[in-house]
Amino acid sequence: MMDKIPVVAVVGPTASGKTALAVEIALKLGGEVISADSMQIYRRMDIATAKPDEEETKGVRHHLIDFLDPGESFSVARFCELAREAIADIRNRGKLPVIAGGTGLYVESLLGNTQFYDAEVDPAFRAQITAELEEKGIDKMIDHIRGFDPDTAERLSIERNPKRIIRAVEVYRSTGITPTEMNARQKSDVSPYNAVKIGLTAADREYLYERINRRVDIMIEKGLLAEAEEFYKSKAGETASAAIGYKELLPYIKGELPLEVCTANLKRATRRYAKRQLTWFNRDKAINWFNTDELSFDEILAGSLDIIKKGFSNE
RNA sequence: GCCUCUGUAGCUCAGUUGGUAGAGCAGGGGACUGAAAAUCCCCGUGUCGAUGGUUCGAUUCCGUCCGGAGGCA
Repeated sequence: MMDKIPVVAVVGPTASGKTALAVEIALKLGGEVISADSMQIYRRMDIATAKPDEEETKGVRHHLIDFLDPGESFSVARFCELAREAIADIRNRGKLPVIAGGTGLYVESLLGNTQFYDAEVDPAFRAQITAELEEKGIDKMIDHIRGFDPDTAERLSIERNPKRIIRAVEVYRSTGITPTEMNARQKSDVSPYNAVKIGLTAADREYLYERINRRVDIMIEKGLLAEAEEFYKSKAGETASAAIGYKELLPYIKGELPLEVCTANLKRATRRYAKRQLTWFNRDKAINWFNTDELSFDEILAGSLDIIKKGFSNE
């Protein structure tokens, strides 16, 4: 068996305490944190994305945070490229990479070693297909896909998910290969990493939701509104525009809805997001879960270190 | 004290000319390969306030009681 790079991954829904645990693990084991978060990559969006500050990072170096302008779009493929470089870099300095992330797709693609096809996404081309979808309708587009990839068409006819329909057409037209074919080629059954996964959740969903509600209130106190107004002053790209936190407050900023209604919507959007994250991570049977409402932080840390030790010992 | 209205899903409320009920929101489950904090799919049994009565049968009609809102004294 060839040598694999040991990495730790701390995953879980928003507000579950991933950052604090990842930092402590890094401190104990001499590591550096790599954020796997599709929004913390952006500069300035500090409050909305709950970006860790100096106090929280405790001097532990963080990678892939705060380096991109909100006007720029991002993608899983780019994330993996950058994260692989960061892991190699950390490894070269004799340190342990600790991935902390709530973006399931990013974590899975990185650790699963997805081999992304070398094809950039052209925003103009995508916009063109989007317009085509609007004009022709979902059914016609699915018929079109059936012409070159019946399996994908079958799946999409149940889902009727516009974004995936657009992507399927985009893949075929820009590369000449079908989505089914591309996915097969990108799949990898060997990973260069030996990953130990720690998951944070709560036995009682209510506990998590209350933490989320409280965190939103704190964000408002910290000045989320001002940050949102700033955000809308400059042009944001499609990735950054999807962030939870600004779009929910927009009706208040425009004077269309009272603040309480907007913050209630923001809390709900965050709760639903947390649930989607749990659905994503629950599928991964390799994750070692800890309930934050039943165990103290120290117990979780000790348990994590134990699992990490075991995970790396028989290498 | 009297009168009126009201009590149905976690919340707001429909509804049943008597055959045990359904929407919205909240919530739950799931999917996920280049936008993923995105996008999409599926899910509604609840002592119809309590208790007596009429009835083959009551959440529905009648009585009483309890809770809530309003009005008159």
